[in-house]
Amino acid sequence: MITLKEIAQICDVSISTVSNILNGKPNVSEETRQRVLEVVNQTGYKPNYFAQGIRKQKTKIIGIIVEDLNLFSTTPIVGAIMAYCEELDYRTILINMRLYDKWQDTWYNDEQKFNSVLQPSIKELLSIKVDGIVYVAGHCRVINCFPDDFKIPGIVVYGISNSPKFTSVVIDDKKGGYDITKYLISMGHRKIGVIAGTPDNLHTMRRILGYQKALFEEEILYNPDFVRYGDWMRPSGYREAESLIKEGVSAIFCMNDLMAVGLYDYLYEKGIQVGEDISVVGYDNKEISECIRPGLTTNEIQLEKIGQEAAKIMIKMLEEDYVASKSQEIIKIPCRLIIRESVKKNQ
Amino acid sequence: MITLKEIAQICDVSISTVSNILNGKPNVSEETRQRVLEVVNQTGYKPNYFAQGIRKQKTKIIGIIVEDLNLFSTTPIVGAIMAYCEELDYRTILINMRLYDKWQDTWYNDEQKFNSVLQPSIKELLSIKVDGIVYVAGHCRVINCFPDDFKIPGIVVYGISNSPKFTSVVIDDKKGGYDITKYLISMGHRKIGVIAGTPDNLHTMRRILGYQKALFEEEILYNPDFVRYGDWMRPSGYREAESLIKEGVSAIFCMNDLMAVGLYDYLYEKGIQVGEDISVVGYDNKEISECIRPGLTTNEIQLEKIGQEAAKIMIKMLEEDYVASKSQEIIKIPCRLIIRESVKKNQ
DNA sequence: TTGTAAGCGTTATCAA
DNA sequence: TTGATAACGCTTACAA
Repeated sequence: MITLKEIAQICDVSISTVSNILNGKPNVSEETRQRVLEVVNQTGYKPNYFAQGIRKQKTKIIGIIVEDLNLFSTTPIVGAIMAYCEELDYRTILINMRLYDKWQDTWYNDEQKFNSVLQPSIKELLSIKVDGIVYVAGHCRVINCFPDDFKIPGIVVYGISNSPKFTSVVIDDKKGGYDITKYLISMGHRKIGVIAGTPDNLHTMRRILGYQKALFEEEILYNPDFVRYGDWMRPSGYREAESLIKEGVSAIFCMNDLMAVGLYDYLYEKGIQVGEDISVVGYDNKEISECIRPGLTTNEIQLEKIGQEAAKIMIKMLEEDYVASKSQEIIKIPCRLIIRESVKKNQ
Repeated sequence: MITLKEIAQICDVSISTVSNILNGKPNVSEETRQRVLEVVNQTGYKPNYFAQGIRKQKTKIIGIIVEDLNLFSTTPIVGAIMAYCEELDYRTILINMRLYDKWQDTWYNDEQKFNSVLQPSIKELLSIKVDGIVYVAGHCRVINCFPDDFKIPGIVVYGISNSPKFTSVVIDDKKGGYDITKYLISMGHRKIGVIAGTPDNLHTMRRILGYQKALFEEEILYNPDFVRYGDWMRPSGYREAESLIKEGVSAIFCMNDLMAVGLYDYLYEKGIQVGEDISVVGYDNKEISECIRPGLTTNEIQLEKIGQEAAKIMIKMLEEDYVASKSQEIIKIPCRLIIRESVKKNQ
């Protein structure tokens, strides 16, 4: 790989002159500028960004730490962050902690395990002098990512920073639960069952809150028997189906598409027609939701928007001298209702 | 971020002594070693890998260039590469070219567009002195990635290097087409239709080759009317269904799960029962294949295996002094037949 | 056993 | 308008 030094030799000027030209300094004669730039283009010279980083304080590199790249929610977020950064001429560097890959579900209540991977990752990014760090969680939790005296801008995506010093960008689960329940009510349903996610989960809790709010607005009494807890997996949708249906609900709100598929399984087995005899909605808008029959009405999580918003905020912090102490907001990105054929108008 | 210099100051030794200790050099007294290591641990010192790279020739960093991170095939491959590298104490750096995101399908026959992103990406990785580059394609093509006189090890994954100087790791499409056709034949099918991918595509061509080979072995005449071309998308599965069924086939091999879903759509509409009146197989083993009804028999692409194999070969090249000129192989990773309920025994 | 000094690719300061 | 020189964080001969 060609270096500044070699270019300087070829052009018979000093290294600093080449450096000045490349950095757009004004004090260079037009003639040498042309000569140097030509060689730069011919040789396809690329600066070593990390060598620049050693010298300058700003690197224009943003570190992205993801809990696990192999989650359906992570890649679109990361892709959007990268797209936005590219547009504004920032580079990114990705650290994939692979937490689920390493420990399945056993790490996020285990600060020890968690920090044994997170801390070195942060240190690594700091040591290579990234300008800021975006932390991308795998699911919504309150997360202790960055210390309060963190020197560079940090932001938490798809999770909530336990410290108010850092911005968080999350989906608006409460509104999501509210919207989808309102929709069911608008379709004439008043006995609406829920197959929720795991009980202690933030997504679960907030969506239930939204569900309750919608019921309340319509003066429908909240019946806790209508709410069952699954574990986000398909079998749990199947498992909760029977007893929930016995309650006489006319519609069921599954908190993800996968559990809705499990519910479909049960209903198919019993010959109960989705979208006819009973209505079902999901959450996530995964590919499966439009492939199962009937197409599943669901709430799309706008992952690209989340990522873009995070990148936008990060770069804004970077460009407008960042004040570490300021208290930051929680940005909520709304979900988008995708209407398919799984809900029937109830008379 | 703490540096070698600061550690040296704290311990009141020279920078080189600290460096020697961290690099396991033998010529240090046990006493100072202890003293320094303690400070290193306390401060959580992390070396700047890129500063190391500037100085040393080997960085233990592997560059990964992906055509687009937002493809279902890319993330598992990348995850597996990262996992393997982590195990052997290599770091990775990811460049996401986002080619589909930028240009949809219009880039891969346009060398101009393609190189306008690829070349800078390679240059960037070279400038930061990665030890080797893994190129991860979005679909199987012959790709001109690296120049023949490339100085560091390169490897092409999920695509085939046009130069024999670079190893390629791909799925065994021919065997995949063969295996799944053999399976259908073993289930008593002799008139087997195909909804293929796009005609010029390598996956398509090789799977058809495997299909033909299987037919040939069983002395079944190859009938070109049984082979229809789709575009990998769901509607094309639907579109090709009618005329193909008119040919009187008893089973249909769709070259991906998504087109199989399109075929399911058609069959459902016509009241033809999959797994009863007709048999269907797919390819990819995406999540949808086990969510649609009946569960789709399909060929799993072992993406993690592909990634792991690629990483293994890359690191092997790195550790056993790489000889650039040697001609390299094409490694083929078999697919895995996943049997569900979409194929019926034909009497 | 330890430290000095040079060098990796780059930028910044300052003198010529 | 240009170029020495020092510095960034690190490794490595080589000298002490």
